[in-house]
Amino acid sequence: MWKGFRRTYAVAVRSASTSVTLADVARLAGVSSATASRALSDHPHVAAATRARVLRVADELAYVVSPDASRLAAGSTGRVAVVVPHLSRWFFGAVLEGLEAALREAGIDLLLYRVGDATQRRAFFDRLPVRRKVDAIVVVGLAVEGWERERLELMGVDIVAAGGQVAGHPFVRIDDHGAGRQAVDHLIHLGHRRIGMIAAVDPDRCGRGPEARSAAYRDALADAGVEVDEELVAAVDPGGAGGARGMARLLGLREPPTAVFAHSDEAALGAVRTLRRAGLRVPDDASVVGIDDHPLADLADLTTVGRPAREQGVAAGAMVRAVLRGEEAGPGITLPTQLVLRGSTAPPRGRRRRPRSD
Amino acid sequence: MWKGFRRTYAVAVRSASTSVTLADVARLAGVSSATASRALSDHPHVAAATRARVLRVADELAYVVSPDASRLAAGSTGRVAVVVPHLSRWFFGAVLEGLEAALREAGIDLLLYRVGDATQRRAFFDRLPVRRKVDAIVVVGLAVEGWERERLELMGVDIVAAGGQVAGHPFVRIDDHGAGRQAVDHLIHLGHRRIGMIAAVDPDRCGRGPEARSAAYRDALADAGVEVDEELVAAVDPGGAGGARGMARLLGLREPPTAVFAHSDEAALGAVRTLRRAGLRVPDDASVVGIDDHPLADLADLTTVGRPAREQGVAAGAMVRAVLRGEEAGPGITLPTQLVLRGSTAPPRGRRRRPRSD
DNA sequence: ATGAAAGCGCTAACAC
DNA sequence: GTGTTAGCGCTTTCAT
Repeated sequence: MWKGFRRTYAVAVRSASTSVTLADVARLAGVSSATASRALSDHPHVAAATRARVLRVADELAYVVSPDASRLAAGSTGRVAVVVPHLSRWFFGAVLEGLEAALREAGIDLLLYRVGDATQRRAFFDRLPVRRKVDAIVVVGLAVEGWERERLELMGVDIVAAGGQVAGHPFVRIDDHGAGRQAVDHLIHLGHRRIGMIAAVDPDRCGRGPEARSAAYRDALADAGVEVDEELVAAVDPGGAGGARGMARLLGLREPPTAVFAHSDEAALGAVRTLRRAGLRVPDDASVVGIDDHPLADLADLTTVGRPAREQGVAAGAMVRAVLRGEEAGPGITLPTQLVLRGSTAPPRGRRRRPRSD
Repeated sequence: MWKGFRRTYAVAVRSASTSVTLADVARLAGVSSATASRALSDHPHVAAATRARVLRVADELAYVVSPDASRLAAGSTGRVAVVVPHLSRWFFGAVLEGLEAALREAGIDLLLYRVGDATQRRAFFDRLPVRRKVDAIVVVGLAVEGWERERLELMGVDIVAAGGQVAGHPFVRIDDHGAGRQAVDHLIHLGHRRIGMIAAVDPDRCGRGPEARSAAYRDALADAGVEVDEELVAAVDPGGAGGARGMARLLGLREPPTAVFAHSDEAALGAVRTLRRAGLRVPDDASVVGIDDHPLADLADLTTVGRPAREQGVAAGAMVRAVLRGEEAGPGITLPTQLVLRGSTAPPRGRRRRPRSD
């Protein structure tokens, strides 16, 4: 019972066996493995009949190429690495979801790397565990500069940034400044003048995002002729707890704000909790607006500026496919954000047309 | 300029180059590639001095093995596939985070596969895109049975289930029945008798979870001598919107419940929103308890039953490492859940000691 | 303890 | 069009 036979036999028994090789397919189709390879990978110069036969045999045997062997011989891996700071936060999960969908469609596999804290981050760029494993790297929600960027580029593969930036590489992002303006302008239009900001401060993380949002806050106020009172800016950790603490600080002011712009929905939700606990009502006593349009923002009736998450992932996936095809992906694209009006914002007390009945 | 030299030269230039091969290391260390291989993979029968030398050279050249070539020659991939239904929901993200951490520590890479809807799910089990790519598969939050299970097993690799089940394979889970009891018993202890349930119905998804929680509801009521009123059970889509709708249905009853047990925090939050919109106060007019201990549950002051998420991922990761080492992982482990008391539950109106001041 | 050599499964020149 | 032949970079007997 020679080897080939044993294999074929085994195949017949457990039909989707993992160990069918190209050679098996070739032999049963009566062609050389080279031809089989060509037929399977849609090469030109294969007779239609031959191709059909090979395909049929391959199908019967439930043959799948060994990506490893293929890689070894051909060079490309069919894999892309995704580097994310978080997995349990909605935004990153949603980006990942879009990215996965876009890459899956192209038959590309996703290798996941999380770089949560500074230690992991350092370890990642130091050891570069993705070396020799992927065709491209997608960096999500991370600003990569200097040494880190050099290390990344050392791997010699394509790089795409989603919701962050890596100088010199194609990116997908939102206009953080614009998003901030949409939020603050909304409060201003409602008549608010004493507007606080709960700013996320996450060192070495999302890079330009928070800064742009903060700048937007100042610009919006300036355009409205309102002088910025630095007391009204609370810099806190991102996340709900930070938002709650930031709001507490603002409430401690001699003259608290009548409205608050939070850098994220989570922070905004934290702010709302603090307000409630202080016996204040939203939006009657204070308005709150966030950024993200987190799914739970809807449940919390939070006014916010929606930023596309899944879409950023999909766009990044498309970009990856483009660069892998050897196309230039251009500098990058910026996706639009949109104000989502809900029940957490209203005109300030004095300027309200009529008391809310709720 | 022979090939080897060119390579070595290139290496010297860009020191972490991706194209240093074992042969390069071997040559510079003055040994055969066989010995270099042994030294690098900690084999016995290598002289200490030789090993040290090889390691030093490898380090200088920033050599990393080619996982593909290694796989081809040795058989194992150093990769594990993770199959999840969602990425943007907190629970799944958290499990993934734990899993990633546990596997990363062991130098194992994560290949991500999302099977969101029935179509994707069907496609996944039909095409088995992970074939020949991984050493093991971790199925998260999915009940895999019958045909799907057969397909999965066809791949001939280890299988581990986290927050779901695949008959005959090691699992990590929580006691859903117990969690449900903790939630409902809490309401009963507070004095509630007319208790509603907002049950998640997600066909072909998490399998036994919802059923177990529903059973716990009935058992808890039975033990308390309360007859179950089927009107009080609202079966809805999982998620906040479903919860909101479920609560609306319960409020339409002639005699609405004084407390509600929701299968998830998201559904519970939806229920809270409906109550608020109806002008009812939580917990004054109605108590609400969920399951999960979602990060935002804290911000919403929601009483809930915490179920470990990250921990399930870590445990599943440990299990994978064990089975890959060839150890028996046992039938599986069940992680404890815990009641987290917050402000969304209180005794029913009539039985309250004193009116709440808030 | 180390080296030589035979593949692992596939692709890509290069012949025919 | 199709077959032949080299490898891709590594691990692993089998010698020594």
